[in-house]
Amino acid sequence: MAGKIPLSYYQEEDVVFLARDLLGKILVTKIGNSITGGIITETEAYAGINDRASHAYGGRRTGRTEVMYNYGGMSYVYLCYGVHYLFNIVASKRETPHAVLVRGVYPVIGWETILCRRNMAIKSSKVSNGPGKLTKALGINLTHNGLTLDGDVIWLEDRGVIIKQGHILTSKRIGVAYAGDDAHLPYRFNLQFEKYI
DNA sequence: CGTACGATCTGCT
DNA sequence: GCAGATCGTACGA
Repeated sequence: MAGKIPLSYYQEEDVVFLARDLLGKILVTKIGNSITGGIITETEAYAGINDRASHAYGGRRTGRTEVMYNYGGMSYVYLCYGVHYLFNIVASKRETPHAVLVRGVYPVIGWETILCRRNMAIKSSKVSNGPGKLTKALGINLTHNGLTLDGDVIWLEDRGVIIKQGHILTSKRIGVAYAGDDAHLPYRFNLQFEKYI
């Protein structure tokens, strides 16, 4: 597959830079015979043991968070609110538990399959514009935790989409009010994408 | 072992 | 705009 992004890309130590750089990349899944993918439109950075919003804050290391301590370029999928799977990309080096939460994509591959998974009839920018929605749209679940993102199940492609800085909206992260001062960090990045379709 | 709660979405009002 | 769904994880006893 042309343009598949190598693992070295994710081993960037500046997870905030990586979160912003991931905008415009294509997230692709192959589940069975179904290939689906979307352009990444929204991300959040989680900066390891010093970030109170991170699952790895304070060096917390459990069965769930263990994969965050692995090398950059692995998937970290977990269940949120008992209902939704959330997809993260592990960043940086081994033992540095940085991660980027992918919060939204816009479908570019496999619209039919995506709409079917989402139980929707017509194309809409809302089909995968949320962290729980995109995992359902792309067929991602807990069995996809701990995969390397240069494999044949989940990978990212760089199709050379150019992102103008003026099209990126930076803001506070969502749903992390418990994180004290860290809740205000400008670690969320939105591609103002729907405006330009 | 028990319990509180969460990096959310949907449907109903 | 808001409440309910729904269950694994984390942590304290």
